[in-house]
Amino acid sequence: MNYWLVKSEPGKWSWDDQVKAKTTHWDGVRNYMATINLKAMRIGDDAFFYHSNEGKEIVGIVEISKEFYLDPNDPSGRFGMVDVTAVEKLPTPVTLAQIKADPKLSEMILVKNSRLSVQPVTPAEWKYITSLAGLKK
DNA sequence: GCCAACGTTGGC
DNA sequence: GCCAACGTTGGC
Repeated sequence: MNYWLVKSEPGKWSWDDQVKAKTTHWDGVRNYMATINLKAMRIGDDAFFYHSNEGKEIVGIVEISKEFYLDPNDPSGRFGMVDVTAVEKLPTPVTLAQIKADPKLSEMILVKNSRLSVQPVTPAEWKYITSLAGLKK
């Protein structure tokens, strides 16, 4: 079981959109590092859904419901997508400011490489963030 | 809206 | 294969 964090600009695709659609393709990733992470995802893995630019906070959790497959619209044949399904909304969103201010989360890729759109989260970080968010697990 | 940081492209 | 130029992302 692995944990991840995926980013979306709410103006383009928000958590509410994800909940309405329930399951969607997580496509449009055109970055090598992010693609490596997409390929490492397995069905049943959980991922934080993060709002970039607006909000700048983790708002919900999605589950990987289909593993990596190639994007037929990508002419290079290099990039692809996974399917994700909305699982639950965080009772209290966890903001970027909060994450940056917390020594326990200072090693997160979100802090160190803010531009990577698909990134791994350690089990310790996952557990800690879900507790900050008010989720009991 | 600006701009720093980063990734990618393409010329050599 | 290197690296300068360019484009994009995302925080502020």
